[in-house]
Amino acid sequence: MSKAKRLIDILLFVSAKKKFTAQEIADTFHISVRTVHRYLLDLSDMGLPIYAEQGRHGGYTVLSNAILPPILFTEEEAVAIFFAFQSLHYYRDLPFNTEIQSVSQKLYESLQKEAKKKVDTLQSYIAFWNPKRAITTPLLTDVLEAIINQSQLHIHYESKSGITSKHIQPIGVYAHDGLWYMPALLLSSERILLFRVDRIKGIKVGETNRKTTMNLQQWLETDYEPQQPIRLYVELSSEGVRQCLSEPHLEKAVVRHSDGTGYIDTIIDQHELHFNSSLFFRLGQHAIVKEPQALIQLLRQHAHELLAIYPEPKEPQ
Amino acid sequence: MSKAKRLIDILLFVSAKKKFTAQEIADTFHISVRTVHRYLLDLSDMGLPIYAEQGRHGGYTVLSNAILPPILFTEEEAVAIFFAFQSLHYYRDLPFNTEIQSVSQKLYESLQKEAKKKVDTLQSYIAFWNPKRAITTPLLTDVLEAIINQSQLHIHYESKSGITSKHIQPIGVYAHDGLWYMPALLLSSERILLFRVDRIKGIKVGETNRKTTMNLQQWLETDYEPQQPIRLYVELSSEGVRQCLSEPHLEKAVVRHSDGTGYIDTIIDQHELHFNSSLFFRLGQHAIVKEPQALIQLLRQHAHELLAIYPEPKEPQ
DNA sequence: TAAAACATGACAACTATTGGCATGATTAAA
DNA sequence: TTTAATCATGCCAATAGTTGTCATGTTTTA
Repeated sequence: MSKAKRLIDILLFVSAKKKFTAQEIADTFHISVRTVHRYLLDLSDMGLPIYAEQGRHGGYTVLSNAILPPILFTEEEAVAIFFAFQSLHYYRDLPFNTEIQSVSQKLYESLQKEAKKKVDTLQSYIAFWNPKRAITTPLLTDVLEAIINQSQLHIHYESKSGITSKHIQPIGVYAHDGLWYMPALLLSSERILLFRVDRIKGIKVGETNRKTTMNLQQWLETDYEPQQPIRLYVELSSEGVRQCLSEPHLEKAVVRHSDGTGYIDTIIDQHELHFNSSLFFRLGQHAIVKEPQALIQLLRQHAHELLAIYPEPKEPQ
Repeated sequence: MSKAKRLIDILLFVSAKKKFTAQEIADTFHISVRTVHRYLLDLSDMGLPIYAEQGRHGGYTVLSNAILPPILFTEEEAVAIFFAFQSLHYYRDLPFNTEIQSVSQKLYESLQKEAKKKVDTLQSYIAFWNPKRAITTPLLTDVLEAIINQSQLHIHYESKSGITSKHIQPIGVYAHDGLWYMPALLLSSERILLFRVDRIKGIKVGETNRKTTMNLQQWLETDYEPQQPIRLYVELSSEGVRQCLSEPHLEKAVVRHSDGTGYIDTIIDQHELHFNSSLFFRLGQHAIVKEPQALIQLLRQHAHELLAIYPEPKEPQ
């Protein structure tokens, strides 16, 4: 076997083992101890952070984490990695920050001048924006770790009714619009609730109970069966069509006439009425709600409420 | 110099040069032609996609793109790359798809069993969700490319008033909430407009005119000077505080009293009034607008409009 | 003090690499 | 058709690099 191959084998072996003596390596690879010393010197020269302790019970220790065998990337692949990193830019409190730094550095250094420029351009002209809120999520890393380990959690959670304690089994965690959400099984009641990770004020890791509920993908893709289904029928002007197509929860239900106008005809849950009323208030005459009556009444009621809050000025302007 | 180092040097040289003869390499690296043949055989064995054309004017050709020198990653760094890739999952029409595939494969294969499991878990339990709209952005890759090359563009753009042609200098492109936006300098009027990339129906690349306007970061970070500034003053219940803190454009202006209630006191642009009215409609009595009168009037007017659209039923229910 | 480890040097035996030369095959231009 | 330029491969001697053994240190701990 060539020296290079054997060096890599030893590199992988020692980086996995972290602590070892020269004799062990010699036995494992059937080479002499003298050669092991020479090899370790080579690896050290190649940048492996390794140090030796002298004396009885001494030995070598590798400082870095497990190392992968050398990988050849094309320039385009490197650029793709930078592109992906760019998408994390507008998040706060993410894990892997140091790793992303070190990967970026390693890649950038080995790029040629032209490709470096390409990466620079990409970073200046492409962004994955999300609201860079003042809100921090200091416990995000802990939550992620717990989820990867499938641990149960005891959390202190801030909700409308103040801070409460909950014992949960997280289903996963996802980012949306700059905030992190965690659907989790409430162990006291076997119901699934959605938590905002930034509102978790304290966390205690419990046992790793591989209670298989659903996974995150399933949860996200669930089309919730409306528990109190109700028909939503709305006539839209062409502007109404345009706007409703930009509403994720409605876009699938929009039907377009050839003249640009259209309508919505779908089944929603009673609970969503309130949320929708806000949209149709904004759209005004661009969206005429025909059904359900409850929604119409909600709009009307809201309108009355507003008029009560903001009464007509006594003297006309 | 060791053989390994020289092989890497040659690897980089030939992958950059793409087409070359053995003699060239021999001259460049001061080695014999015979050795060059042997080296190229080695590289070919190592997976470099290289082929030779026989005969006069023959030579070697490297098929792949430029290749980076072998890089050593730690396991954690590999996981970080997967984490970053995960963030692209809920986008459509992204560039670099093939590269992301190939990088993932290379990395995954070289991971050890335990780390593979970690990556699997990460992919099942962590998501960067955004509305996976039915909307496609087929021209995204072209737009990105044009932007990286700093090209001017002629586009066909679909707006409220139908499809129009525009000659623009893009400033950059960013994703927000699952859609891609492109601020660009309108060359006919020197104004900056914001385009939605999915509404671009056609594209023609113009000259590469490095007309330095602002870059994307600057554009995104610009706090627009309100052109028609107007004071916004709103009293909030504690629920109102909670909700307004989740509104990116207002959160910075929310002031909280010790009892949980609070208020907003800031300067906004006249143009944002309409947008805000939707929010304050929704909040109802949780947010009492005190200023400006224009907003109050807008809310009232909207309320009247709604009542006109949805008249009281003749017979009380 | 002895044992267990790393560190380093010298040297001979061994192995791999290299360059030179020869031979062949393929291709395109003269 | 011939010739020149190119890749492909084999052989071999010269050179360079690697390895194992032995020797000699040093450091640390039981």
